[in-house]
Amino acid sequence: MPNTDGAEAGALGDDNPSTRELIIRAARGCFADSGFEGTSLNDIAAGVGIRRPSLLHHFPSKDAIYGEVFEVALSDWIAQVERAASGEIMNGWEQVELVLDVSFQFFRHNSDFVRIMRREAIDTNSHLGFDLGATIRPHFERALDWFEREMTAGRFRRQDAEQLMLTGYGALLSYFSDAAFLDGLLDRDPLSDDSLHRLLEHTRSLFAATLEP
Amino acid sequence: MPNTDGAEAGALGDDNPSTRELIIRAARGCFADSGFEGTSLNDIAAGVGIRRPSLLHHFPSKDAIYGEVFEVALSDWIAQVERAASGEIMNGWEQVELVLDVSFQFFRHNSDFVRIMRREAIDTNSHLGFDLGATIRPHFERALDWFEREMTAGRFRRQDAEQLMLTGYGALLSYFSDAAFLDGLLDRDPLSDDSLHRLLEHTRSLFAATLEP
DNA sequence: GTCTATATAAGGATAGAC
DNA sequence: GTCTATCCTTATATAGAC
Repeated sequence: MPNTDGAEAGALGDDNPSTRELIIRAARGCFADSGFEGTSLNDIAAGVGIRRPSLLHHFPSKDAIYGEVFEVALSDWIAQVERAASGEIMNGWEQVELVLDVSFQFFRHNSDFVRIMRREAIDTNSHLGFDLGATIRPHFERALDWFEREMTAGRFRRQDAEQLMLTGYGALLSYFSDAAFLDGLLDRDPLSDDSLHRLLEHTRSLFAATLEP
Repeated sequence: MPNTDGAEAGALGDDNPSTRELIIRAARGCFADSGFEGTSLNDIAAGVGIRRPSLLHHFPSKDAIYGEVFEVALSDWIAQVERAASGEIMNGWEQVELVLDVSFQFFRHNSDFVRIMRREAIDTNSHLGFDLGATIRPHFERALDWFEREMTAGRFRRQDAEQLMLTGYGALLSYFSDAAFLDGLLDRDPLSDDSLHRLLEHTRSLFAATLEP
């Protein structure tokens, strides 16, 4: 007996998205643009093309929609970075470049998530049921241990790797989360191919200058 | 005829603050913690110790309170940085260190403003009547011109100064705006004296390594 | 699964007493 | 200058028809 939905229906990037998936997509844009309190169920419903009460047929509450939006994007991000970081066949610098590239591309193509994550990082009272920093912490510490081993092995110059990671991610996340601000600050489109290439090259050379022995 | 209020009454840091000033202080904390939409007039009024309608005797609307909170802090920041940047008696590197120190200390002691500014930078629809990026732009370009002159004079290595400033400020602003997130991520208090010293030293050495000829 | 209608609460702002 | 009482709007969520 054929299942018209299919087991994978609703996944991100689906070409024949379920209503549930359409809600997630519309909600992601709204939450990124206006934050949790600044987004009403009417806004999301309008983005989907249905009425407000219909949303709550698919999700029990606004919080539930928000939670799903966040968790889907967060697990996507973690999965991609972990995947890039686990192919430890390469030498130290190639590994750094790969993770940097993967993170960069993810942020570029998921800038809505970047802005939502930023809002969560700023808020004192998170709308999620968990501590974002504590969730990322094991991955962060694993990366830290890896840097420590590379430095001990002499493949990297000894550095404050923790601060370097905070600086690198802070700079990248800021660029994408604050793109609207940069659009007013700079005399160029911050999201043009040229600008993004320039950002990636600068970040790469920053890591290189800091780490090369 | 003595004036019990004094011409300067209500200025930030006042020891005998007016109600208007108390409102600004309470509002600044609320807007930083919860954002514009996440803050109700009840929240602010509770912080002052008065009732909601009493707020609107001092300010015409919630937007007016928000605008005043933001403009006071923004002009404070610009004034301090411009003051540090205009004493051009020093050589290039001392100038960079001074502006970096002044910015760092300002962010440290005005982390509420940093979080509000970040929220404004993220939001597509600002609650202010002006473009934050465009407002800062002349100061940003002045700094850029200065870097250009220093590099041309050979006192700095030739660099992508624009990206360097974006990275530096992005990293600093992120650290302070996301302190709550860092508290969960790191195995230490991100706002302890030690942590802040470590951050400043790292940022300083990052600029030094990038700029020294 | 989507709709209209409705319950209920909260928010911003105003009127007017003190 | 602060208060209570009130108006109006918007928001989340539910009930029940189709």
